[in-house]
Amino acid sequence: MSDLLDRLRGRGWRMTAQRRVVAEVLDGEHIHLTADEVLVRATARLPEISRATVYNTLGELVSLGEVLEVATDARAKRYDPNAHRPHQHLLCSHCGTIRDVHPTDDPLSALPAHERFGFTVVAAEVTYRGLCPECAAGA
Amino acid sequence: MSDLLDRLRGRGWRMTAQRRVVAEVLDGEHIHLTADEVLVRATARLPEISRATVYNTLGELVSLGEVLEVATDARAKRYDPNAHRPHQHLLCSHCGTIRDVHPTDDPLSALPAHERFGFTVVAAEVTYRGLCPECAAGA
DNA sequence: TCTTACGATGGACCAAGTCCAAGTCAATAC
DNA sequence: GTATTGACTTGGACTTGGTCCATCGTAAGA
Repeated sequence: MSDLLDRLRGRGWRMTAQRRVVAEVLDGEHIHLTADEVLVRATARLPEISRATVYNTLGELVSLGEVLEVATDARAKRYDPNAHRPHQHLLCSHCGTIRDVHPTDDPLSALPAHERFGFTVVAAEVTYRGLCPECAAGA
Repeated sequence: MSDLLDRLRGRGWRMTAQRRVVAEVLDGEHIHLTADEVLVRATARLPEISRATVYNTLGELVSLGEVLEVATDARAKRYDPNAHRPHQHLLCSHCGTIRDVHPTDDPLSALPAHERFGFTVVAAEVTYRGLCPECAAGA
């Protein structure tokens, strides 16, 4: 994740303890935290950090393209640090677990021209829904 | 839409003026209203209808499978009455217009077994994003 | 080390949605 | 047609997720 910190500094981002902690909390694979979860984990490392700062920092990371916003339900947005490899999401409808997945085809190619209504289509987001092994086992 | 009303009555739904109005307001193609928009339109026809009733009725229509919830951004949920024909959504990222579209392939088939992490996958939701003709023209 | 503009803070505020006790009424029974 | 009753509706309080803003603090350049 120091890659990320370096990239941010290179872009003229002013480095503060708060921003570092938020970036660190988001490090990893299959991480999809809500803003509130980020706040809890960040507070564990830096007790004085405020909610507004977490929201500000997440918003900046998103507009810098370093983190993706994921809206799987209409509850809290989730933040996905895996922004540099295109991927989709696989969601357990029972427990809410999210995994990053990589489909074989570009989903864009499945939308024929006559179904595009003249739109300039630039992206396709796919959410696969199902049950994770634990929930399927009736756990 | 009287189809819908008949189906609902057939399922033992108690018919009230409020429920009828909500169902009527949702009638049509490419309809994707928020709960609030439904409330506004329903109020125009039946001024005493309450917000709670609109939410209750929408929730019931969803659990009866007559209406779909669409969460394209993390703002208000939208309600899609076109629940009986499988389809996906095409969204203008500038003005928010939504169209129903019908891709050629089942998006589920693009997810190979080794990317399923043992999940029982039952559905795939696709949101295509782009610019509608009006917004692309710089309007 | 000084300066200063950028960032952090927390508390007020907002929007979407849920909950609940009390009142109302559609549908059935008579 | 009337009575009955349990399902439905109401409005207001409450919750959750998020934004805004005036003020204070501090990273980084001079």
